[in-house]
Amino acid sequence: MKLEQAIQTSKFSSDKHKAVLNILYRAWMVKTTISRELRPFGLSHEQYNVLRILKGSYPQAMRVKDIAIRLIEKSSNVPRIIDKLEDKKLVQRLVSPEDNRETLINLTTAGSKLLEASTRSIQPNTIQSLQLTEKEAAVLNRLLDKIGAGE
Amino acid sequence: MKLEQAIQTSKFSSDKHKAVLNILYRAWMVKTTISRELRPFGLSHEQYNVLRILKGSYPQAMRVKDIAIRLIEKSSNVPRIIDKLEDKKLVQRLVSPEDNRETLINLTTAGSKLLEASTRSIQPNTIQSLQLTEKEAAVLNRLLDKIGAGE
DNA sequence: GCTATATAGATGTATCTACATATATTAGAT
DNA sequence: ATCTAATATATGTAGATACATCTATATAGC
Repeated sequence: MKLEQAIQTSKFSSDKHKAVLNILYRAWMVKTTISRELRPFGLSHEQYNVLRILKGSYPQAMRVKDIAIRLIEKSSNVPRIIDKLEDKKLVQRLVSPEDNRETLINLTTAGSKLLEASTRSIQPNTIQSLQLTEKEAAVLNRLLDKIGAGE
Repeated sequence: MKLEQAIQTSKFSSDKHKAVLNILYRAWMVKTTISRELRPFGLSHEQYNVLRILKGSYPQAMRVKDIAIRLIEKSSNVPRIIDKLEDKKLVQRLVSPEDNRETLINLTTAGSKLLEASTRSIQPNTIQSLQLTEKEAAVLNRLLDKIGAGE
């Protein structure tokens, strides 16, 4: 669906202005799609992302702060996400032997399995539903990477 | 900043996969930038969007449902956003004379002024900071519009 | 060794989001 | 005219977000 239909507007002051709204809209679409897919698994979007990040270093544990910098939404409250995952026995906490301030987090077997199952369910509905060729996706990435060059 | 730096990762299964994360990241950036700019005005991102939508038909009032379809994030709770704006005397509610179920919303003079002031503050930090030419923005919009063709 | 500063993580809180449900009003069917 | 279904908005609630503050531990300077 084109942005114009989605938000019932055709007045944009410029293509740059439209691009800002378009990015916000597509992100919202992707996020809600993923969240709905995750619902049956009892996982929120951010809980799922943390599991994925942990999988990246599995079976090695990760520090909370290293999880935080890998998250897309930097204002996420990682300790609280971990709380939820720990309640569900999907991750384990342990104090770092090197630095007692640090907490190390590791996937449990259950966490690893749930991640796999939920990923299988999400994949077709997000990545693959993008009506783009790999070439187009590459162009899109190049343009998106340019956007924030200022900060 | 490139996505790779932002989330300290370089492993993407494909450009399409990277594109999904990239969109989520850019949207988060834009949203937090705008939210911070709006803070001094006491407006949330969504309150600001509603004011903008109302401005579009000003001085004509709008129905709640017509505001809702113009919002980017469709799960926004419009009546509650209106509550906040009404508390601050930025909008007025009145029952529609044609259909008593409908509520008509209109900007007050204060609302109109605050919108103008806040827009002046936001504009340079969002739209103009996009490091894209209009041509590139047009390409970006074309690709983004293609994405959701499935739904 | 002792105090000041910095860092890691946890916790507190107001607001927002997503979604379910409730209430009021209108339109439609008989 | 009356009952049923649909529509428009409001309200209730669990959980998430953004951000401030607190606690524990570590580092650095003296």
